[in-house]
Amino acid sequence: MPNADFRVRVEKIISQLPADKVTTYGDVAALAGSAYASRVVGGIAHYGNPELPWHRLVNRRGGLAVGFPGGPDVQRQLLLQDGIQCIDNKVVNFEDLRWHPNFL
DNA sequence: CGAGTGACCGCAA
DNA sequence: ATTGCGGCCACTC
Repeated sequence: MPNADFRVRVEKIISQLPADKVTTYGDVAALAGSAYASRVVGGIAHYGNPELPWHRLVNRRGGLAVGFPGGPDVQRQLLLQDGIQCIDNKVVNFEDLRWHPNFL
């Protein structure tokens, strides 16, 4: 029953995400099993465990999530607390800060 | 239980 | 460069 597994995988990946790195919905979705299920990742973020650091998830361009609770400003503040700078709703040095999965 | 929703991604006009 | 559309799949109503 791989239906609920997807959410578990995604949450595990997020929980193992280093504090000083960011990742994309697409990457998480791909690691969880479906490369194009990035929407599901967003959905899980919306309805899933709020304790996980969802603010480290950005879109493919490194931009902040639009539908984030409170708007991109909140996410920018959370990222700043993790030492990640954002300009114009985009992560600075995004390609450099982008998390590289190790457990392939 | 069925249909709709969505914090996205990639490609076609 | 922008706009539009399909697809992915768990979750809510």
